[in-house]
Amino acid sequence: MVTDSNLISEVSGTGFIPHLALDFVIIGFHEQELKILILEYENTSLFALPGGFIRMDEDLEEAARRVLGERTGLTDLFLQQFHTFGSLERSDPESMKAILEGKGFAAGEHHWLLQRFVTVGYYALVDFTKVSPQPDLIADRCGWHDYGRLPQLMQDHTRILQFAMQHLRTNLDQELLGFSLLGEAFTMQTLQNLYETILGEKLNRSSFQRRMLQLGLLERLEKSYTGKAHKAPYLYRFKKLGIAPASF
Amino acid sequence: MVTDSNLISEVSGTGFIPHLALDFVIIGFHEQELKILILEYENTSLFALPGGFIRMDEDLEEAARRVLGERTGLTDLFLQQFHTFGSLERSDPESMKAILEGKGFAAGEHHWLLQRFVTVGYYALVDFTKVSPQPDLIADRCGWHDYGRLPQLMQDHTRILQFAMQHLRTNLDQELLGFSLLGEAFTMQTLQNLYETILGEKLNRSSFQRRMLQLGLLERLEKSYTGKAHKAPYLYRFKKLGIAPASF
DNA sequence: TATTATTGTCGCACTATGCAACAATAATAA
DNA sequence: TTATTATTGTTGCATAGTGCGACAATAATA
Repeated sequence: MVTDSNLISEVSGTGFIPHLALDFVIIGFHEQELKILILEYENTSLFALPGGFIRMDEDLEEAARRVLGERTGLTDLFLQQFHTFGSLERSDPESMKAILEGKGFAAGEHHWLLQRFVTVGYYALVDFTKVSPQPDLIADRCGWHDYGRLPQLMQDHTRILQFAMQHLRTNLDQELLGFSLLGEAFTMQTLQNLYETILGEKLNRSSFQRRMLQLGLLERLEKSYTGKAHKAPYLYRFKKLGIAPASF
Repeated sequence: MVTDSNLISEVSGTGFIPHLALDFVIIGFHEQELKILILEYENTSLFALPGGFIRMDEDLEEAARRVLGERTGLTDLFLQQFHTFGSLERSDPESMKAILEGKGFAAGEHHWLLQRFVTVGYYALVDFTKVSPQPDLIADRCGWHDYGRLPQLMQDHTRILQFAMQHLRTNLDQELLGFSLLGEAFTMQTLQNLYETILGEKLNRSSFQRRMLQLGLLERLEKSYTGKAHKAPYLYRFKKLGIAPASF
C-alpha cells in the first residue's frame, strides 16, 4: 500500500512526529531456530531492525501496528512495547546519509532522517509461515535471519534486540497466550524446543510437560503420527480463553 | 538552578525535542503510607505528575535524571523507565492553555506545549525525608500526597501512575537493592509494611522474615530499643554489593 | 517478680520442580 | 507374528520454597 503521499512523507518527514521513531524486533520460529526480521540496505551493506514513524494524528500503538503490518503483511499480532531508547550515540548520520543517497534521495545536511532520534522498542511474536516480509521505502531487502547468526546491525540495534530478548525471556510464561510463534497445533516437544531456544538452556522434559499442563492453557487434540518408530505424541493448542473459566 | 535561559527555553520549547516529554512517578514512604510527588496548578486547581522535556543534545536517561533532580533536589536516585505513552487522547490543550495563561505566559493557539506529546514514564524510589520538592516553572506547588488519597490528575496521569505501580509490584524483589524508600536502617516490620503497602495485601510475618533473610541482601545491625514493653527488633540495612560475593 | 506485647526462630503441611524410572506405543526388523 | 527400538505420557521420590501456627526470648511496665 505504498502511495505517492506515503513516499513523500516518509522521505521528507512531513506529517510525522520529528525525532521520534519506532523499532521492531519481529520474532519467528522455524526448524528449531529463532528468526529475526532484518532490513538490508544494499549499497552500504548495512543491516537494521525494521522501524517506522508516528503520524502526527496517530496513536503510538496504532502507529506500531501499522508499521508492523507494513513489514509483515499481518495484523492482529502479539505486540509488546519493552523500552524506549534515547542515547545520543544512537544516531549515525553518516550511514543514514549513505543509505539515502544510495536510493537516490537528496540527503542534505539537515534532512530529517539525519537528526537525532529517540525510538520506542516493540517486539512481536509471529507465525513464521504466515509472514511475507516487505522492505520499507529505503531498504532493499527484508528477510529472516537466524537469531544465532545475525549480521552486525547499525546504530544501537543490537542492543535493542538484546533488550527485547531479555524482556521476552523474563515474561515468557505470562506471554504464553500471545504465542503466535507456533502454528495452530504443536507437540509438547516443539513447545519445549521453543522455550529452550528463547531461554538459551535445556529444560527437563517431564517437569516441562507437567508445568505446561498445570497452567491449564493447553488443549489436547488428536495424536500426531509422524511415521517414526515410536509412540506418537499428542498435538496441543492454546485454549481460547474468552471469559474467566467457570469454577464448576 | 533556574536561569533565565532555562525559563525561556522551558516556556518557548527552544532546544527541546518537540512532542516528546518525560513524566515521573516519584514514590516515597512515610508513616506507613506510600507518598507520591504531585504538582499543583493554582489557578486551575489541576494536579499533575512532575514532568519535563529532553534537550536536543541530551541523552534520554540524562534528561530524566536532570528533571528528577530539579523536582526533588536529589541525584543518584533509583530511577526506572517503565512505559511510553502515546495515545492521542493524552493531550488536553484547554487545560494546558488555562495553566499557562494563569501564570502570565502568552499561550497562542500554536504554543508548543499545546501540541500533541508522547511521554516516557519513569518512576523513582526516594527517601521521603531527604526530598525537598520543587515546583517547575509553570506549577504553583509541588508536594507529597498519600497514594490512597490522590486528587484527580490531569490528562492520563492516573493511568501512568497505575502503570508505574503495577510495574513496581511485579518487580519488587528485583528492585529491592534500589530501595531508597527506607532510611539507612530499618526494622523487619517496617520493610514488611512497605511491601504490604506496595503490594496491597497482608503478608505472613515469619515467612516474610525468612524470605528476606534468605535473599542475603540484608545486613543485621544493632537492636533498636523503642521504649515499648516488648522484645526490641534488630535494625537491618541493605548490603553494599560492590562485586559478586565470593563463593568461599 | 509477674505481666504484656513483640520479636526471632522452628516445625509441619503443602506446593513446585529436578531427576529418574516405567509402562505404553508406533513403526521396523526378524 | 513377535521382538526391537525410540519416544511419549506419567508417576515416584528428593529437595527447595512458602503459608501458618507455636514457642521461647526479651524490653518495658505493673
